[in-house]
Amino acid sequence: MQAVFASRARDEGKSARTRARLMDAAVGVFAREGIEAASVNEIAQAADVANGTFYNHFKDKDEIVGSVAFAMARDVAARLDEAMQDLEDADERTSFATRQFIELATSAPEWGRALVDAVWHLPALRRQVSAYARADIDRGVRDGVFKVEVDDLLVDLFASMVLMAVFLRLEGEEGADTGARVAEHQLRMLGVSAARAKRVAWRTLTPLSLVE
Amino acid sequence: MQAVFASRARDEGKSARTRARLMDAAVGVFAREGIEAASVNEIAQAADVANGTFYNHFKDKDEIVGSVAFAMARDVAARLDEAMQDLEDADERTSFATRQFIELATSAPEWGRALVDAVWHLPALRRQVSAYARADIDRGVRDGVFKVEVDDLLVDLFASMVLMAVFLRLEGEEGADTGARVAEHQLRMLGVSAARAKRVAWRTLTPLSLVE
DNA sequence: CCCATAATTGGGATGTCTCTCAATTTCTGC
DNA sequence: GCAGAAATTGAGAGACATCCCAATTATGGG
Repeated sequence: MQAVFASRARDEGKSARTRARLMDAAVGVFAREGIEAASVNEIAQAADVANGTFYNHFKDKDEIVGSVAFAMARDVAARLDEAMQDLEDADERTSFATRQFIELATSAPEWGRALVDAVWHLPALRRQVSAYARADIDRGVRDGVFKVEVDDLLVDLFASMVLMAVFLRLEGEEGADTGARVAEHQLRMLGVSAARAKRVAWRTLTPLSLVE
Repeated sequence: MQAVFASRARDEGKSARTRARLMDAAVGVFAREGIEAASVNEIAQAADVANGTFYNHFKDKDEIVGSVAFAMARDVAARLDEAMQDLEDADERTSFATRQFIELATSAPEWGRALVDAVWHLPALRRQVSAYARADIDRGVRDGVFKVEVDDLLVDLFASMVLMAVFLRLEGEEGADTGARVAEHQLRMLGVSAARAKRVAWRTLTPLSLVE
């Protein structure tokens, strides 16, 4: 288990540290039990904290679900943005984001499971993810790299493909090349030529990590 | 609410009829509350039956979930097979199945919601759905209609696209042409030419229904 | 080092859920 | 239309969840 929130809150006040512990614990419980089946008691216990302490920090389970999910999404987006600074071409960016997201979720399975689960529970999160993905896709259309009409449906289909890919990797049903294969499909769907899609989607990838 | 199971069990013994009533009720509750949040009490109440009666017919909630989900899948498959009898070309069949499934789930929203939810809860169901979809896809490869290598990942990606499409239609975020658009994407992913994919995926469609 | 404030604790009131079972009602074959 | 079998009923035991709150413990500025 990676205590991502706690390690980042190490230098903050006690309240913030406890809150972070609860959020890390929640990620683990959500991954193990699923968000719906998770109970406040379980989260508190996993965080080594009394039941009542939970309610000093969160109104109820929904609130911690939201906090955890949006924080995870923000972190992943920040990591991707940072790593993509130097990438100019929209097809490179789209492929990179797809592949790194899948690998990130796979390499931190608790985060992966919790995040995938959360996307289905929180419509607002799904919309945010779609909007994020869409930025680079629109960029590609503007630059003439993608030669198709892009609409919400296409972006949501991409999202569903990525979620399925993460799910399959977490279940052990697919292997390390899954990200590249999904990215290649996506580039083809965006009108990129077969040759270029293959070249871009299969570039060597340096793994990212969520903690520095 | 369509009492699909009950209407089919009309001429059977009392036990079978009560069982069918419970299954219809379960579909409604699963759709409204989600499978996980649904309680046995709620299902019994919706079926107009005492709590204890439930346990004469099902060991617990998991058992009715399985029964309902697999029965729904079997019904949909039977309906599709029946309607596709005359379709020979694999691209026509694939497109037809995708579109009809999406429309079927949309026109019977309770079934649609319950089924989509169930696919994520029951790995065995997802595998069964994938296997079903794969039959026509493999047929297309054999016949030379689809000019790509087909593997499990591609089939699962198709499944995820269809599930997302159903979800978006049920949420009212996409309209009646969703099925055709998804089918067109799928045919393109299978190597069908743009012109033919457009022609096949946008044929006029006669709506199917789950009850005769 | 002290004390006001903040944070934590854990027990308990209240509610819901699952599953059982003895009593009762409904079926069905003769 | 009756007797035995089958199905149904609903109250309740037991497990567990949420959320509150009075008592206790920790924190950190002066």
